[in-house]
Amino acid sequence: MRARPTLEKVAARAGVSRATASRVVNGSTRVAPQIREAVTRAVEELGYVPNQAARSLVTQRSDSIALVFPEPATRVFSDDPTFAGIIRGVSLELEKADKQLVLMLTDMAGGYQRVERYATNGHVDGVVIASMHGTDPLPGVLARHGVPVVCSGRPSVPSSLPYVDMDNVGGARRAVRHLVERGRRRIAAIAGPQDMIAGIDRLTGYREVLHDSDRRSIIAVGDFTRDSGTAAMRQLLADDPEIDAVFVASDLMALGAMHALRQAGRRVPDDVAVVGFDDIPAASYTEPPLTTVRQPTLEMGRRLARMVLGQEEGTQVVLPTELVVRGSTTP
Amino acid sequence: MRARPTLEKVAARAGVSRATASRVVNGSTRVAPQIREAVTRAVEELGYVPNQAARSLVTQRSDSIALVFPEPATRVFSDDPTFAGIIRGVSLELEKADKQLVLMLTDMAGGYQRVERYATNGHVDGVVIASMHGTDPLPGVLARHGVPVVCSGRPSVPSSLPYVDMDNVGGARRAVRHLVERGRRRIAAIAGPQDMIAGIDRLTGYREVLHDSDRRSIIAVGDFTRDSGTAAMRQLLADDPEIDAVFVASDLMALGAMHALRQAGRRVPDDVAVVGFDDIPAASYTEPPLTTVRQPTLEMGRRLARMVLGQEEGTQVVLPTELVVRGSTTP
DNA sequence: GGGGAGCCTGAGAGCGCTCTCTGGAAGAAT
DNA sequence: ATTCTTCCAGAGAGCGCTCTCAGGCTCCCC
Repeated sequence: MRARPTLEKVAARAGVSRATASRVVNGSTRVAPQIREAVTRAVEELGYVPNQAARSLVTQRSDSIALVFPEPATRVFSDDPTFAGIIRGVSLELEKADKQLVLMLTDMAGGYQRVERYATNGHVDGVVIASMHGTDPLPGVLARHGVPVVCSGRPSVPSSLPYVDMDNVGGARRAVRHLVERGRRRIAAIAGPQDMIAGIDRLTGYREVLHDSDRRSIIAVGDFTRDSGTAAMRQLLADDPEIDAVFVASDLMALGAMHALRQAGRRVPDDVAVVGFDDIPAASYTEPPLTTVRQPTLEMGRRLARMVLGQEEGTQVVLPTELVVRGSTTP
Repeated sequence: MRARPTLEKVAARAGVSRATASRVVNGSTRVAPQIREAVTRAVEELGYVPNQAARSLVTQRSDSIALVFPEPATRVFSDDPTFAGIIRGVSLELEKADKQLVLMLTDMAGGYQRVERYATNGHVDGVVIASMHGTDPLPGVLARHGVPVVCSGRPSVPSSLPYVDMDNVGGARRAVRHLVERGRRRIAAIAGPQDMIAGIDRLTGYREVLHDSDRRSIIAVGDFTRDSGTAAMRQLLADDPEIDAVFVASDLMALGAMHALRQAGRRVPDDVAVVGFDDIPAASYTEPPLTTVRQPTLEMGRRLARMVLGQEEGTQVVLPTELVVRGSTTP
């Protein structure tokens, strides 16, 4: 492990001052060509890489961005590819901008203060919050401290904070409209938690289409887990045995619902059609494969990153979702 | 956005020198109690948090650890909870040590140089590599530069590099022995890629048990994806219709295999028993639920972190795996 | 009572870098 | 020829912190 060369060394080798070497390294145009070249050569010969700490100290920038996942979210990490997509998207975009990605998985309790302190003290140039709960106080706190913040998901209370959201309402509408178009009469819904914007919006989409098509809504609420989907489906069947379709606000719950249907002796899609939401990998492995709504998670990550870097125009972005039709709604 | 207080401010408020304030902040014991308390109070009143850049500049430490995922791995990110577990484990342990987690998703091409430069230039105090390929050159390069490195998974070429591995051989043996104990006679295997240590070891375990129980092995090779599992199962059935059990080197492939079995009209477990490996969430959702081998991914992450921080004794750790018996092997 | 020994505290030197400010050279304008 | 402008390089201050070193104090022992 040889000692790392400093800018001083580079300057000496190139026969210029440290200031000039710095100018070249940072790409200033106001340097004579031959001097620029001499410095560039010295940099390469010495294998010089700027010391980030020293640079941060004077520029007050850290060249890194925090990506914050509330702990509850990380628990479903493994089940939910949304997060993986976001991480990849953010990573891709940060890499392009030569920024570092600092990942913070926090519990709501102590972790939040840690994030807050860390972020408000200039350790990062911005924060991307992958919070699914719209009432999260963290974004507001950070914004008040002047830290650039972007949220994934629209806050449930209207605010001026920048966010990137999926078109949950639109996706739900398309899904339910699909069921209507397939000739289903009695379309139930298994909703997600109503304290999450995704849960609320998806239910809204369902309600709107049902209202437009003069159908009565029949709803059970789950918490996005598979088991809650099973329970909700059982309840729906008990409430109304005539159900011939169900819109489920998450694929995981949809898997549970299909399980309940199978146990109840209903065939999918013949007796009951099922639509999910998320397009998790498992959705294409079920029998029959699950019709669902795909979300552009990678794109979401990219936009989040670009917004927090200030490269994006708008501050409130809604990305389109897409219906993926599979066997659970078509014979 | 108020200006952040500096150590100087804290010292002034506490009526001591900057050096003493620093000592208190860094927990030196050689400070008089009342002075310590005065400084502590000043720190709290001012909401002081040390400037990491300034600290790094003089200590030559960064207090952050890089977690590197080769890009191919991140593609299966969403399917494979192994990575989620590792991330969580690493995060947990780093948080405890007050270190930051810098996540780097890299492609083999340009990304590697980026990681190498970044890590060899003191930006991080250590690197955890979640590489699944044992022949990865990165660990060796970093180690040669004096950067602490730990790999997840044993390198396929023997080396002195520290690693944390799962007991793949042991897990496979237990799985296959379970099939033997259930009275299965003709036990096939769907192996993973033979350029990955996990693929190799799991096959080894299968071979050992089959050899010990005087059975003939019958093997097809997949690439850990679901589709490859389907294809492999079809081939196995074609090769030997008498198969009454199959050990599959990954759950994803096992899902594919079960799909193929169903299509071929074989009942699981009555006609053919199936054991997978990994215990992904979907494994408990199949019908019947999949018997599989669980890996302590969270623990793996923790150990990786502690090893790279130098908190761990051993340098080559193998964690135990556990057979989870479900319906795919028992009626 | 004098001299060590021991323990705290403060002064100050940098860590490596950026950035302002100054100076000097060269070219343009008078 | 003189002054003004323009442009580029260097000097130097400091970002906020840690850590060595030295000084001063107290306490103990002879």
